[in-house]
Amino acid sequence: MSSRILFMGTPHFAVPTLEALHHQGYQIVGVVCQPDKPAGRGQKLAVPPVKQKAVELGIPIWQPEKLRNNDDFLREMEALKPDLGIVIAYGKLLPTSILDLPLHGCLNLHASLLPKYRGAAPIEWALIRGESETGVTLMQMDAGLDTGGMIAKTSCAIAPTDNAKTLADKLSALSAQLAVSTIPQWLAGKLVAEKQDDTQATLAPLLNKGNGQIPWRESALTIEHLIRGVCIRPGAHTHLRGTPVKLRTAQAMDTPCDETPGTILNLTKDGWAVATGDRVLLIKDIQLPGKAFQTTADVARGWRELKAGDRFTCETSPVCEEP
RNA sequence: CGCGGAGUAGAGCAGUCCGGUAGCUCGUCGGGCUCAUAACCCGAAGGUCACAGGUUCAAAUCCUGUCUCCGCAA
Repeated sequence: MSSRILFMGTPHFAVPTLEALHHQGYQIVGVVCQPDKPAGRGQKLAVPPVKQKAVELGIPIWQPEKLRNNDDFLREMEALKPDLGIVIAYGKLLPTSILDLPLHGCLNLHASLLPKYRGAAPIEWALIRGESETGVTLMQMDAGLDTGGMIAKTSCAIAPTDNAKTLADKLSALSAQLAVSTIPQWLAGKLVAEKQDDTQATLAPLLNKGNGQIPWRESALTIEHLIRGVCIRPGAHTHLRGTPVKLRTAQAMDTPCDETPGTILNLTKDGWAVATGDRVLLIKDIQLPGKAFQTTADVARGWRELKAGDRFTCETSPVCEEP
C-alpha cells in the first residue's frame, strides 16, 4: 500500500525531510548518502547526518564512492523496487541510470524559487544578492543541474537578521513540509510539472574562500548581505592590524561616511562603526585566529593596541587600503 | 598519528622566554559629583593561576603526564 521511497541526501539540511517521510508512513527502502570522510580536527571520520538518522530509523544505507558505471550499486537499487526517488542535498550529480530507476522517477527538493539560483549554494547566494524572499522548489529531476520541471513551491521571506544558518534551518523545515504535502498528489498523478523558464535562470555555484573576502569599498548594505550569506562557509574574511579575522554579524547603518573604507571610526558598546564605500557598517562580533567568535566589546577589552582609526584591510588586494 | 592555539576573578586578556607578594581593561557592590549619564572621582568584594606528579628554599612561570576547549586545513 504505502509507496516505496528511495531517499538520497547527505547533510543536516536533508534530515527533517527524511524524518517526515518516515513518520508519514512511507516505506523508505533505502538511504543513499556520501561516504564517511575524514574531517574535522584530527582526521576523525565524519558520519553524514542523514546516515546517523537512517541508522536510528533502521533503514538500510548505501554510500557509494561513485555512481557512474557502478553496476553493482545499480543492481542493488533495482532490487529495492522503489516507486519514487527523493533527492535533497545529496552532493553529487546523479546519472540518468539512477534517475530513471524508480517507477515514478526522482524528485528533487531545491532551496530556491527556481529557476533562480540553480546550483549548490542557493541559500547563500540569495542572501548575498540581498533577496527579500526565497523558498523551496520540488522538481522533477533530469540530466541537467536543477533544470527539471517544477511541481510545487513554497516561498519564504528572508528576515533582516537571517544568515546562512538560520535561513537553511527554515528552508530545511519547509522542504520537509513540502515533500509531505505534495508527494501523495504527485504519486496520484494529480500534478503536472511546469517547465522552467530558462531565460530567468541564475546560477548559485559553490562558494570558495575568495567569495568570503570583504570588499570594503562596496556599500555597507552589500557587505552586510555578504557577511550574512557566507557566515557558515566560507566565512567572511578580512584583516585587522595584520591579523586575519572573520566577521559574522554586522548591520548597515544609515550614517554616511567618507573615511577610507575599512577604517574603524569608533568602538562602542554596541559594536564597531566601520567605514565602507558609502555608509557606516556596525560590526557586532569578530573571530580572531585560534579563538571562537567574541563580541566586539570583549575583543576591544583584551586587545589593548586596538584603537579607533585602525583599518580592516583585504588580504589579497592592497587596493582596499588606499582608495 | 593533518597543522596550530588556549585554559589566570563574573567577561576579555597580560604576566610564562629570564622562578621571588596576583595584574590590566570591563562588569558587580558601596560611596561621591551631576538636572542628567554607556560620563567622571573614591573605595570594596571576588582567583585551589584546568588537573596530577616532579625539580626548587621558593612554581601561574621550569620538566613529565592527563583532561577540556578552540582555530586552520580538508
